[in-house]
Amino acid sequence: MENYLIKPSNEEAARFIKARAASSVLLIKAVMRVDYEGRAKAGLEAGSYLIMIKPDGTFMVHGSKKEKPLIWNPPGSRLYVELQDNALALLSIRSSPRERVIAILHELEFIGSFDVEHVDNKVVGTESDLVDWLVSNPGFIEQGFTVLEREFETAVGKIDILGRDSRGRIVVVEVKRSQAGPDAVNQLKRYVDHIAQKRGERPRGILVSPDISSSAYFYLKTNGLEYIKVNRNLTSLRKITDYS
Amino acid sequence: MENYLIKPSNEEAARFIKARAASSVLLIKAVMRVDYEGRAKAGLEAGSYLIMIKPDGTFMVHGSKKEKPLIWNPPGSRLYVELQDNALALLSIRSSPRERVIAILHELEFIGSFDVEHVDNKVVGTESDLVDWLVSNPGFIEQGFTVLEREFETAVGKIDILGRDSRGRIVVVEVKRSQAGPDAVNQLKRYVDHIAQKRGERPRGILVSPDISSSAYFYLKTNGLEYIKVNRNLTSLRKITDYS
DNA sequence: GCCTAGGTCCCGTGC
DNA sequence: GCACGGGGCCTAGGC
Repeated sequence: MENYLIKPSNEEAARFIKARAASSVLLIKAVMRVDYEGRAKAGLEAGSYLIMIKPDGTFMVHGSKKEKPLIWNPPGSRLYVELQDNALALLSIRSSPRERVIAILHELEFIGSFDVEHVDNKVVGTESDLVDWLVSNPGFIEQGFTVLEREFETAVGKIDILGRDSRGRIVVVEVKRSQAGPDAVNQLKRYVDHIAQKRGERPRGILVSPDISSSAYFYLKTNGLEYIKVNRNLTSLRKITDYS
Repeated sequence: MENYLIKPSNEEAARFIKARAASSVLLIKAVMRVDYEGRAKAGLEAGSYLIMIKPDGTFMVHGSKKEKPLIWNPPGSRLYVELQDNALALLSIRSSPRERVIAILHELEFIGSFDVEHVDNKVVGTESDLVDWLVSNPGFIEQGFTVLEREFETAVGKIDILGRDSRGRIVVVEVKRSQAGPDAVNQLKRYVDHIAQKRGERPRGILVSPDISSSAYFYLKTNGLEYIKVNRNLTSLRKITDYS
């Protein structure tokens, strides 16, 4: 059930929030001071902000800019509502790590409770989609390439694709869905070094991505690693095929 | 000026949104379908969601769970409002990279426009704060340690602190504000290898953080790198000093 | 604009 | 619960 309070008293507001926080998304516009303390520390000067509280415990304080909240607590946090002398205090507590957001609301302008869907979103075109496609089309990597393992676990992390080339040499493949930077090359190098040390023979290392920064490419080349550019449209081409 | 529309007609809603999107944060609750296409692709089944649109172009569609919007466009996106036969279409366009979010609103429950602060938040306790502190207290790293450069730029990335130990040996210091994982060790190793190759002499490499995962520690040790644990409260201790 | 790296990252997955 | 790595990452800072 939708419901709205315009310029409610603190008492009304407290009742409303307590009654609805467990089931609805709450939106609160008020003049407030907000403080956060936990892994870091932050605070907002007194002013008008918008609070969004979700039934899963998510607590967010939004300003007029940016996608990220100015201050927040993630899902799983617990909400406490407390009437103070001249204000309404909202306390959000996260237990691990211990973090606390306190909003002291002074002039309540608006509170709304909204019932929205509990969906989990599904995104297409992720790295995992690209790895799927490469596993199904190993010839794309090169003629005669065969997949040995996907998400191969090592002591230094998971290798996207471990395979073998037509000459029988082990190949480590690292996949990125967007432009690869130095970190991606580093990751590949780490896996290659690890396998080399483990097997006593150096495997080939191939980075697959739609693009690579020039310094990352240089770093890759100076380490004897290889690069394969994948069409930026590959995933969407595949998607179209899937939906046909 | 605050303003709210409850169950408005599409025409009313379109006027309201056009008039206020440039200056206020808009909140829209409606039954809608939403589609995203750009770097990836996603869509929401018809249902009730909450849209937040900020004056800077941020466009977010929220469900009842999680901190992140189900679908969004970041700041800088442009908003188009279009009346359709039986619906109100909101189109958010980001130019680079080209991305598009389309929300087709069917049953408008609520629209509110809210004037909130334009603040940029200030957080204390970041990695940069920790680096600051170490630069001011080089003895913490070790007796006789001196700082040569901060944010020292190399071909393979920026070194947090480049210094020299009491025996005159070059030291690469990588700092993490929270638990360090394999990636942090990798980063340090990359810088150390680079300096080694550049100078013909291997520098020491020290990772400074409040904690390190056991596999990362193993990886660090097997590469001849060093670890210094920093008190998790160090930053807040420093902060207290600052505010005294 | 590109590139680099941090983030109170969040988030899912696997142990 | 911890740990690891992806993300439509977002965001800030340099060049």
